[in-house]
Amino acid sequence: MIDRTIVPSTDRKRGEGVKLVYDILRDDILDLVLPPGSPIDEVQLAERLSMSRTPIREALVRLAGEGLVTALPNRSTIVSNIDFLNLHTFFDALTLMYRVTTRLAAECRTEVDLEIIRTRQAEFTRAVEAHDALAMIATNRNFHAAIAEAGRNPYYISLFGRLLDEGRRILRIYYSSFDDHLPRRYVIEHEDIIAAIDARDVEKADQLASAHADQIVRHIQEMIGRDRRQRIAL
Amino acid sequence: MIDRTIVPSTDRKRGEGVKLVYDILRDDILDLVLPPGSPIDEVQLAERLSMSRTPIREALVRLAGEGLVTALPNRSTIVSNIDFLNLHTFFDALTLMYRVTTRLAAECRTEVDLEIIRTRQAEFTRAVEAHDALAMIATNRNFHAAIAEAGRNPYYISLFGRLLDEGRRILRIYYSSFDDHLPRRYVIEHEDIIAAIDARDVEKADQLASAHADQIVRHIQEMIGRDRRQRIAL
DNA sequence: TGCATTCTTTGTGTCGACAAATAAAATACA
DNA sequence: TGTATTTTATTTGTCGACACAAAGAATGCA
Repeated sequence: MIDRTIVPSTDRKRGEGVKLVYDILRDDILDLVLPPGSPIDEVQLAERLSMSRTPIREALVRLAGEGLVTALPNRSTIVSNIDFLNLHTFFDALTLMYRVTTRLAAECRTEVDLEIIRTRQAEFTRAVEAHDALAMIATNRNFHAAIAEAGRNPYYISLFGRLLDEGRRILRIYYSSFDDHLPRRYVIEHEDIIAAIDARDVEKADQLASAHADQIVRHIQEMIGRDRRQRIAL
Repeated sequence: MIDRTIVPSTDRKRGEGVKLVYDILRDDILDLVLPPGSPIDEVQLAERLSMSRTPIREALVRLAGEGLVTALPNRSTIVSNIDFLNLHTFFDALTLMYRVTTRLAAECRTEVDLEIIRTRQAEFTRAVEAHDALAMIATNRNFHAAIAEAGRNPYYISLFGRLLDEGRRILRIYYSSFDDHLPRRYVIEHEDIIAAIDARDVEKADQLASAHADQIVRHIQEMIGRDRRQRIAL
């Protein structure tokens, strides 16, 4: 395993310890450096980061709240499994959040929002051109998160964030199978979505987000299973 | 303040302490026994429940993850405020979750699910007949949570639960203004929703849930402000 | 009297240590 | 030899204590 979590220098400011552990664990979980089912040893982590178990436990509790780890009582907490049997619930929720957040963005976006969204899209495009699958996954996530932010509904932002994270884990499993033409299609679809948001065309934004979601879901399902999403006629 | 959190007997089983604190705080927050902005003193709580600060901190971290409390760095954590300025985001998400969960319930419900839903509805009816506003708020929440459970989408269940909790706090503020005819209307609307779920009529369930949500939102807005929800044409 | 500075108080953030619980290893028994 | 029981080991859950940070009180100075 890549040991990019070497003991960082001592003397940390009060309150930064938790965030440090949280960020490290979160990244390792989402990048599958810590694959689902991996046990997380508190003492070991504490030693590696040269801190006590208290801040580590707090980070673990927070991660458990987001569903990224599962705490087994009196036994080591493990990285949460990906529930492949119920992936349709994930696809269903993801599609709905794609649509709702894009709609809201078309409704409320400011010029500043648009600028941020375009920046994220530029980063995504760069990752596609560089054929960097991992960067593509991460920048794609940030692009849609930025759209959600423009929609300004904290409930959707939070759920969508969780779903995008889970998607990052799932995509990470199949990142090697990313071929060229699909990502390029995504770039174009992103541009269309931006245009609809810019034009404040809510229905068009909805329709594009819906198609984009279908695209992604189909993409993932090509690699795994059958589409069992709820079909909502809009 | 009502001191219903008197020191419960000592010798607790290992691991039950956190759940105890969590449940007490959660209930007190949702019932507004602890109003928004109330500081939560860890030491004081620890003494009252005769336990150390560690399990209390864990409970607070979990509550913070759900947005029920806000942790101010190096200062006492406080009960989260209700964002009245952005209530429309709450109404928007609540309406969407009403619809989506009811749709899914109509699609996937088993006989056991229906039985549980009917039990919750009976409890709600009883609360209405007893003119017990607090019980009405709680049982109404449980009724809709049961429908979400029948839909079996963990993402919706979790977001909806959060929204219903927040709704419980908001309703609690105005519980004195609950008159007789509105709750009775709710009872009937609930019965209709159950019938649609029973008949597996997805579109009907959606339509009824939508109307029910509108009803509740209007009800709350009569007491506060103007409806600014996103209007999604279905 | 008004403002800046120092001191005190209050309460969190972190630590090291102990005890309970579970899993694994070792032992006893049929 | 296979199963049940005891022992050991590992790892969590909880505790009490200390140190740091911020808010408020007290003091000094103009």
